[in-house]
Amino acid sequence: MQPENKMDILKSYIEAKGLKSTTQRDFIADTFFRTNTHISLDELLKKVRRKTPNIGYATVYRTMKLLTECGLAISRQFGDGQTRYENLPEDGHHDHIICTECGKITEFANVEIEALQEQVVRRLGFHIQYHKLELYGLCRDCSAHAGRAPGMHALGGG
Amino acid sequence: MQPENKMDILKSYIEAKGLKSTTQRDFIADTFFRTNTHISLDELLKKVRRKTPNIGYATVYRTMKLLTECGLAISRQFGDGQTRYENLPEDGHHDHIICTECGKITEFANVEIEALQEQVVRRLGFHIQYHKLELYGLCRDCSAHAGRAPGMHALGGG
DNA sequence: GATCCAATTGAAAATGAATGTCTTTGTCAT
DNA sequence: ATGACAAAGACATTCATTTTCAATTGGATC
Repeated sequence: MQPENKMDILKSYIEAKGLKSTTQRDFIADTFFRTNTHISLDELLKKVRRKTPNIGYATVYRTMKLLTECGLAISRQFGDGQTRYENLPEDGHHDHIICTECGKITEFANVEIEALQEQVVRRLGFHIQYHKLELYGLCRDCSAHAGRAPGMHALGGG
Repeated sequence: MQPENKMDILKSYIEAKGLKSTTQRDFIADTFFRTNTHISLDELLKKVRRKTPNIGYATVYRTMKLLTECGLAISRQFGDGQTRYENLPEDGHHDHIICTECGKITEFANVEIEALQEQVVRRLGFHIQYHKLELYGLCRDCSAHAGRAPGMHALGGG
């Protein structure tokens, strides 16, 4: 989906909720729509301030909250203590592999896994809304020169 | 695994690292080993203080950090802003289904899903260490009387 | 274009969980 | 018993996030 379309969705949502459109919010949203990484608030703020230096943290925060509400952004916690935002995926759902050494985040999709999940959930009487699958490990590069003290960019067990 | 065995593992770990065993730590660990929920620090502290009122937050925090280090506890974030601790599973790895309405956490295990994950990871050149799979949705009870404004006990998309 | 009202902004303060500091206390080997 | 050193407990600090509030702005209406 192109940024323009997302912008339209946002406008509709704003109108429907009786909110007002503002220069700051539009610019923050547009900036976010043009990223394709899992961006944190700090990173997004930095990006936004390159063109509009006086925008406040709270405004970015509130904008991302709004985008998350209307489904245009997805908020994720990968365990490093920072919430990251991801653009509405173009090609459907995907999951993540996070390198525990360098922190690199790779996306992947697998239909069979999704199908199995559906089965499991139905069997337990649940009505699924969404899911998170995160694999943690060493990426190819970090596997190569492994053997040192690990840095652990992300915590949590499983 | 029984609490006694876990206690032994802890003692070994403490000894191996040249640490000292203390009444407080033992009691906190024992209390934790006897829970079978995904308990937060606050909840555990409350539980501990029922018998030992003067134990501090920091001590519980440090004990859980220690237990996590030696693999006897697993720390998890389900998106409600609090870290929860889970006992070392008796029957191997499992994943979670979280009800977005009432917050209930249900465990499940599925070997096929695990196998598929392995495949995906290998294909991408990653060396897996651990993973998290969390399904979010409505449990049987909450599905039954659905239709009201949802409470959303956990955030995040997918 | 002027006016009014509600939403928005930005700075600062508040919150809340996690972690660090520091003094006192407890453990354990000698 | 005692001395060295880890741990406890109280408190302070950090850090991300969220709220507060006065000033500003958007946009509907006159």
